[in-house]
Amino acid sequence: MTMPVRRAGSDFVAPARQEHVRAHNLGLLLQRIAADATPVSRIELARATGLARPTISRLVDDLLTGGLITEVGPDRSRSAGRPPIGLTLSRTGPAGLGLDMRTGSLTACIVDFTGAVRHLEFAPRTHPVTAPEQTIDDLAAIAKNAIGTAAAQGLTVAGVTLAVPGPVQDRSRVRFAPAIGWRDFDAGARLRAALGSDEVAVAVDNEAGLAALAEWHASDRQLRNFVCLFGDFELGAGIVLDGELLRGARGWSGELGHVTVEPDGSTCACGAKGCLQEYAGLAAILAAVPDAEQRSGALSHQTPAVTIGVLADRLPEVRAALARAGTALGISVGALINLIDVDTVLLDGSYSLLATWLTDEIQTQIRDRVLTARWSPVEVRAAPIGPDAAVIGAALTVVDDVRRDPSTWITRPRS
Amino acid sequence: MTMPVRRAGSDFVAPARQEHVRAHNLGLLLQRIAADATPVSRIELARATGLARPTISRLVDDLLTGGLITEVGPDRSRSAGRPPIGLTLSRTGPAGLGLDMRTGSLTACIVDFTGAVRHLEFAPRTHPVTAPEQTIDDLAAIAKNAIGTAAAQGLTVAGVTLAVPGPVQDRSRVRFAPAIGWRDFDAGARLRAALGSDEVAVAVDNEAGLAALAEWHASDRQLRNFVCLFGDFELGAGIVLDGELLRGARGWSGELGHVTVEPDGSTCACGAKGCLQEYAGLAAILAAVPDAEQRSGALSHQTPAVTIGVLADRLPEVRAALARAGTALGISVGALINLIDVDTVLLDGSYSLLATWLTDEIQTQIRDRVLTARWSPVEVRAAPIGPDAAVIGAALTVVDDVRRDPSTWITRPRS
DNA sequence: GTACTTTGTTACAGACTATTACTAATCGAT
DNA sequence: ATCGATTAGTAATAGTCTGTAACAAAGTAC
Repeated sequence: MTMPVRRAGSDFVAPARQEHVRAHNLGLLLQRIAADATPVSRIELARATGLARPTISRLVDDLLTGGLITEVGPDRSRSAGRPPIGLTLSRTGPAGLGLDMRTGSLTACIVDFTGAVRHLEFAPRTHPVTAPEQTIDDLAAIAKNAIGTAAAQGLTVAGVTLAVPGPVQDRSRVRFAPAIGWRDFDAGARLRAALGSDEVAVAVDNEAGLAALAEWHASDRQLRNFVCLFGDFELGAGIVLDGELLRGARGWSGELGHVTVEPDGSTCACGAKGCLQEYAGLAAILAAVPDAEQRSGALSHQTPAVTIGVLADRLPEVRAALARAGTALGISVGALINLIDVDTVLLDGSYSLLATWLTDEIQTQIRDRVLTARWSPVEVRAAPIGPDAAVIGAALTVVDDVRRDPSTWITRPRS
Repeated sequence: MTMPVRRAGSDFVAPARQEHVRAHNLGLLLQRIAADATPVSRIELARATGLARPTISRLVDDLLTGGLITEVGPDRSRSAGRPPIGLTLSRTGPAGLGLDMRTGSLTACIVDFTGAVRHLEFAPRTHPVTAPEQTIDDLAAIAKNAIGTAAAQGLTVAGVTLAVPGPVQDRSRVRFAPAIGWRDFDAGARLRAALGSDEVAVAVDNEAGLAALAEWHASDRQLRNFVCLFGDFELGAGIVLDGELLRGARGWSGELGHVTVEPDGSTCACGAKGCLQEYAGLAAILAAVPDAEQRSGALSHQTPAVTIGVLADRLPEVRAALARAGTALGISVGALINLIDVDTVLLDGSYSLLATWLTDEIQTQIRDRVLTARWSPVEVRAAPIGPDAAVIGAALTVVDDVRRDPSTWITRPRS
């Protein structure tokens, strides 16, 4: 049994101290309490974790005084003996704030410590998508407002995470986001400066990975190995292996949209030929919608994915474009599964709204092209959350960090 | 700082006890001692790990009595003060035995605790490649002989690992190996039975991952994120992220050979169309060699890769086939890097012998197709070890397991 | 009300590491 | 050659964890 205590991004492996045992066990308990929807008693925790009952009591005391969990009155409906005291995550524990930008709007989301969404807000854009500084400043204004709203509900925001459609370095610098034209922009630094306060931790991350985190929580952490396809005009994949987000060497894994489907296909915005983006990106599918339809009436106020969904029922050329997209997605996701071996594919973001027209084609390609698919089938389905998954996931990262290592949040009083 | 104590393949997260602190620190020390080629003193370990000097002394005592490390006489060439006592890995510590099968031969390899290859043996095949039972029995005979050879050198073999060209379940059952026609055969069980003894741990693993492990050791664990292309008639990829082999949900990641290159390409042995295998597999390249050359003379006794290498200098059609292979490899590896983000590509196995004709094409495709390649270049080069990497890696897994968690090997006497 | 049963806590022992003070072994100047 | 300076390694003891065993608390069943 190993105990790798690593600092991310460094080959420095830290020594273990006794306090790390406690830190680990605190996290273990908290994860366990979070896992069950119903309150858990100390003795159930002891049985589930294998720790001794007195140890559980001591750890639980720390979590209680730290405000991370709450006792719920004794449950009297048992058979004999002293009734157990239930423990649940505290609704007033540290909350997370997620930020997100879409083609038409800026989004903020507040999630409390139980993982429940307490606030979800859409603000219209006042600047073009291609203006990074102004966009971040607007987001910071929304964030400040959201933090106020949270305070009014008795919540303390412990951190802010911004979702971005492209690879992010060191959870701060946006390297390249073709869909919005950002290139090498330190969104984290700008956001930190705009927020002013040093109270909250600021992070920036790829939206697909964040969406995967949200869907993982939505599944009550039952999904352990899956890939989450997220995006609208930029397609990315959030890969979760053994309950852990796969970040890659430098943090920019999951660029599914730029996997080659046809080596000699059309040229993508990234410069390469035949990227998945060119077949399954929202822009590629929209290109099949006749101009007359695009300009006409009520649909133009909907998001592109909804427009496509409505038109697919009516126009065969839209259905054909969706079939092409599905095939291309299937080929690329097949490559991903051959390489990384996950057992579930979630269609998220805009693709969750188009799942009806996509799943069959993707399923077929996977069945044909994945070596191991014949004896271990891969499940393909729409993600339960959908387009809001990235903001929610962004907010959840904050909560998740505290849950994984509560010792950083709890400042235990010395006796 | 988290301390994830997990059992692989299960969502059970174990509680931490004090003994795990020691186990972790023992591993930490051993890794540190292994990292430096020159002997390390206790005080250097203290500085490097951050542990207190007395703690180091106690841990080192355990490693010494466990026979994992050795003291080398004081180094007198220092300036002032008591000279430090050097510590190195013990050459007589637990050794590993690797087994491997190739088209023409069966291979065994013994590696001592320092990672040095002490024995490498090639035996001709006496049965067709497609006969799993006989092949395993032959390998067991070779293994027994090798264990004897090791004993004669004063080495104790702690475990045996068999390298297999295909996905392996639970480190024992071969699910599907197209190149040799094996399907759903529990090689681990057969090998355990044939070896008789319960003394040695038996494991079966994918050859590409094992090769990656060997190359990782050969780089003195300097490579932290890379992919290792390995194979001859079956191509696989061993993916290492942050110094850890990526195994995937069920253990069968890295099936690069069956990633789609041309959606409508020729049909592969696996049933799919346009697999990389069909362009870059050794069989595909060999198909370009004229029949006359294949039958003629001295070359036929060489391995296929050597044959191709020799003919490439003479025949343009062979060079063309290699160029095609390189392009296809570049496209597939590009997909891998877009998805997983590694910074180095090693051409191993047969491909290490053909690197001269492949690297440029692969490099070009990666530069064109990987989104992040423009600001963070990917290195492509021949792997230092080559075709023997899988057997050596197989033997190294045994040593590596003990090195990562020496506490299981050391049975510390109670005071 | 008494016995029984189950939950949670207190008191003390065992297993670690850190701190502090010590011993060991060498160099260099006198 | 001897004494100090310097560096390496080791006891002795304290602090921080968890585990074990005994105990207190709070119910049900009769």
